[in-house]
Amino acid sequence: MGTEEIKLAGLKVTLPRTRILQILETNKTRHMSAEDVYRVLLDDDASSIALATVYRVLTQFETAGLVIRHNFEGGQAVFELDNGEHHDHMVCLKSGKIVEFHDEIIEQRQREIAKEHGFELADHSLILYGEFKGK
Amino acid sequence: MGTEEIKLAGLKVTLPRTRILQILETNKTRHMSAEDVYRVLLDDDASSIALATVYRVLTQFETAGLVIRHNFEGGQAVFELDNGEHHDHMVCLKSGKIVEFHDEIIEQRQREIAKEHGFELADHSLILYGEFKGK
DNA sequence: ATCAATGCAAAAACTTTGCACTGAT
DNA sequence: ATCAGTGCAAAGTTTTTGCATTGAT
Repeated sequence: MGTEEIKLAGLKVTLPRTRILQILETNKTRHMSAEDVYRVLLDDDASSIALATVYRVLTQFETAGLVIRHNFEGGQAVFELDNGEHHDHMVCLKSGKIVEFHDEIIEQRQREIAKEHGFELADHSLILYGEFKGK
Repeated sequence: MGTEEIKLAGLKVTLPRTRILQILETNKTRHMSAEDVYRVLLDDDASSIALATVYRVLTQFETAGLVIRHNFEGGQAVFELDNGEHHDHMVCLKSGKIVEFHDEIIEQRQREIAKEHGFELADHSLILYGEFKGK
């Protein structure tokens, strides 16, 4: 389970970290804001973990490469577990539903474009905004 | 000049709006945060236009389709004039330099992917982060 | 004259930080 | 015992809003 990952990240294995990682692993929606995580903590636990701690832990997890932070529209950053498989996102402007996708053609073109501009690509963010229409 | 566009947007032609549009049109860097615009106003003008007004006007311009708001990394939103030609961005993490690009292959793939998911595409955001290397 | 637009200050929303206490090793 | 981790409250940042005044038509 997650305890290992925390240790490998050079962080002490504490209750807040274990719980937050657990929540990220088990929550039905993969993408959660700090507030989302905090709310689950409030509901599930009798324990009291501060919102500030949630932010701190998520930031540490991000630094450690355990989670990825996204800045979608709407102020709040959202976090998701980094499963190692890069992907982009489709965000429904109506429901907030998020679907992940990966397209090698797009990835390839990005690398080419960067190269053409003498740009050393470190990362990228591709988000499609729109609306899921019932099939 | 810009006066027409403001009128067409259904907004009264006022000094703050004229000046802000003018700044967006003439500033050497196309992408400016509200603070950037505000700073130019402070320097150039004896007039005093409030930061709140800059935010209000930029938001109105966005609604009117005159400018586009981007949420790049780093907290502050940046605005650019909408010249009608859609493009994406390369952002240098070192210098902050921004280069625009457009790639029809990527655009096309996005449309296809959206279609495959029953997703009605309204908009998208593609940002490449990295570093420009001397040629 | 009318009603939108603005300045100012206050508030809101999100996130970070200082500090004294707690807890993992 | 030590030093990282945490809770709490306070502060920081960016953006928005309420309200009285100003200004465009």
